[in-house]
Amino acid sequence: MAASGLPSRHAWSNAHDHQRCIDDAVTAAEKLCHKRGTRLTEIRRRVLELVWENHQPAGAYALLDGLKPAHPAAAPPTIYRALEFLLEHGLVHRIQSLNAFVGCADPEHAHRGLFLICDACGDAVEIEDSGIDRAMQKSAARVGFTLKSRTIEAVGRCPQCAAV
Amino acid sequence: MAASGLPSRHAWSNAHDHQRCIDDAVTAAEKLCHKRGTRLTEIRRRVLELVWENHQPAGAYALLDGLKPAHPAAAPPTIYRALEFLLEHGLVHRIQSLNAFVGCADPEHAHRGLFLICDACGDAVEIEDSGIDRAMQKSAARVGFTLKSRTIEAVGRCPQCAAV
DNA sequence: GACGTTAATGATATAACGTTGCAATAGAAT
DNA sequence: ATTCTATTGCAACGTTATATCATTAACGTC
Repeated sequence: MAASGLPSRHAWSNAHDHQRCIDDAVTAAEKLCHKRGTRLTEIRRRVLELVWENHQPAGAYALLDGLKPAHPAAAPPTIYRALEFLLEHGLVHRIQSLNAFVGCADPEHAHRGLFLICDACGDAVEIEDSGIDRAMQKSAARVGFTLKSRTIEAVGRCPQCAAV
Repeated sequence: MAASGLPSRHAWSNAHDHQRCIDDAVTAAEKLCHKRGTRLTEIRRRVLELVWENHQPAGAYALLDGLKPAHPAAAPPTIYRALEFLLEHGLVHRIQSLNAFVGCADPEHAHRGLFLICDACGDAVEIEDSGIDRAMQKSAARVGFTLKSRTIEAVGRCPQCAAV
């Protein structure tokens, strides 16, 4: 699969057409919302698009700036409400260590991703690993702790940046 | 070991005398700084004490308030500089999901802790688990990612709070 | 169509978290 | 004593996140 001409940043997991990627995410979100009887409003849809516009986690105020052209009245609560909704439905993930957000490619399934964040290009990629899950479950059980949710984020170097 | 009379909060891992706990941490820190040729200044020592004063992660501004009586001139940079130093030397950990800090009982050794945060009492406990480390290393290697550092934080219910 | 209900948004303010730059000063080294 | 460096004081700023309350949009019901 040839690397397409993405504008100065790369998605190192598997690169396909970017606009299509966004559209797919939005379409999936629409379906999901319909199924759940919630609404993917203008603002929410736009924020979701913005989050997907690159693989680098986007901060709340960057998203706000992106939203303003179409919604001049947008203010901090606007963005936080939209993000709250998207988070609730698993459409985006929050990167705790960056106070930033990325799109989730698989909102229906397992919210137990693990993020690999490249300290060179800033891209964040979500991967799944049931082994880590099991290990954590075990660790927690050993001390009598009941797990509800978890955050796993790693910083390092992605293959592309490591190669340079 | 009988549970001692801690003031309204509990350390659920293993409870021993609290003041002693703080003193031990400070003594260890002094030794470590001497060994490394750095200085555990008044401010840094005091911040370390404050961090250790309870098991609930302390926010930067809470620490600042605690520092002010002894250092009225203390301002945000004061606390962040002290925390930066303490983090650098592994004397405290940062809880990313809370923007808060906890003391590290074992500054010399492995900074690969995993935090279990109780959503009822707020206590955070650090545990070690080489299994999780291995699983992460493996996961990252599979996609060609070079790991540098990581954050693992779980929210759930501690044994004490679960029992109630 | 009028009404009530619920969810979403607009608007303003402010709390909380974190950073930057520079001048002043205290400690250690010679 | 003098110099050097690390640390601190101070002020302003930037970013992230909530609170509050008024207003409007969407939807079902009669």
